[in-house]
Amino acid sequence: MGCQCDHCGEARSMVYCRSDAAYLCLSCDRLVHSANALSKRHSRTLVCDRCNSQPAVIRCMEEKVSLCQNCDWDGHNGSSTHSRQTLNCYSGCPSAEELSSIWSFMSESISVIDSTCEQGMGSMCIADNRQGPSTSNKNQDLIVTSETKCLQSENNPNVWMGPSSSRVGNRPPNVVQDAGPVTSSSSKVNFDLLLMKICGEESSTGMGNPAQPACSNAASADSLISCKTEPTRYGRQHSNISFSSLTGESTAGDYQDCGASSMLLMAETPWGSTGPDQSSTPIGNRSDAVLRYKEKKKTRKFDKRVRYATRKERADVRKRVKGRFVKAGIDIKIHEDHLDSTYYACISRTAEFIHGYIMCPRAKQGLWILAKSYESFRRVFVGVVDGNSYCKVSL
DNA sequence: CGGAGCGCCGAGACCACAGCTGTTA
DNA sequence: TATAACAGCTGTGGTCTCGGCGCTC
Repeated sequence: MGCQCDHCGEARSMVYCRSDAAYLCLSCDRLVHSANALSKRHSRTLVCDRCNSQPAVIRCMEEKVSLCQNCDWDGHNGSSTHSRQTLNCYSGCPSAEELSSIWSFMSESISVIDSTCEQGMGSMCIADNRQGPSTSNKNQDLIVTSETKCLQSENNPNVWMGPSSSRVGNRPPNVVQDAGPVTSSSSKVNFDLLLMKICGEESSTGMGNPAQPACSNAASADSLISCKTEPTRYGRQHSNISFSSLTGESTAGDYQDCGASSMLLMAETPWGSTGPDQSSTPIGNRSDAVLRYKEKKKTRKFDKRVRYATRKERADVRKRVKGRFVKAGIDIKIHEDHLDSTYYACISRTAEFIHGYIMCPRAKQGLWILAKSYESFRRVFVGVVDGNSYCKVSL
């Protein structure tokens, strides 16, 4: 998985787009994500050169490979002195130069990839020079976010010589491999992924696409609750890895759910504001926060789980009057093809045709209908045939 | 300041019925 | 002991009802 480009199917995939759940070569990446403004927002990252399935977060400058955290750990065993560069995810339609500016090794990679890309857009560097964003609007077209700040050293934010003291013996769980921007709305799904990763449930629920990167924004309330009592195999609790990824979109409701004091949540601190936009109108911010909290609370679904999907399907289509279920109208389907010159009708899904009779197996619904001819059938149900082989009667 | 009236909101009830579960023959 | 038949229970969603709460007069 992840070797061939999902779009052209020919070139080797280099980029993983989480929004599209697609592995793309660089040409197709640019082609696909230049389609419209929405697609430009998709956050992409390089694919691990070793497993070809996880988003790469580290570039080993010595081996010249991009690695996910698992492969980085396996390959370097947490003790390598290889020079490594953290990999940022990006969005927009970066040109080859811009990619090179993001990833210094990219220039050499592009030259290799160019020979394999056969799409109409061809190599990125050619098309980019002509159509790429100008320097004036470069920032609008290219957004680069760093998701691996925890691995960056202070002196050089992009290169670090592992292992750091805090990292030795603390293998980063693979669940922190995230390549996308954090949104609070997706936290539940992310938590499911998190659980699958932890418990080793690979695709038992259909969501276990191993290629789907788990998300670091598992710092949602759900994940926090779960992580309280579930230490990892490396002796750290998951809350350590995810708590730092709380974003500005998190609202008071999130915190309340995880048991934190609501005093913290309203961004009210007795010693003053902590953020730049809290200095002007703290009361307004509070009311805004309350409004956001209420709005989110209104739209939230409290772990409503449907245990029986079949019952839900039936309930969805069942007739109601003022919200209450009502007895289903007797819909009779007249089969105009006859059997031994006997017309018959089907009543309900469970009806059976037995020796020229229509029989409903349940006694409460039991109806026997016999018509020796279509005319006699119509006499039984006077004026109910609508001419389209369906009729509705009240018995 | 306390009570009445009003609106808003959340919890629970209600409905039919397929399917499950437990009991009995 | 195994099987079939039967009765009772469960759960499903949209709407309504009711009680609690806050606000205004």
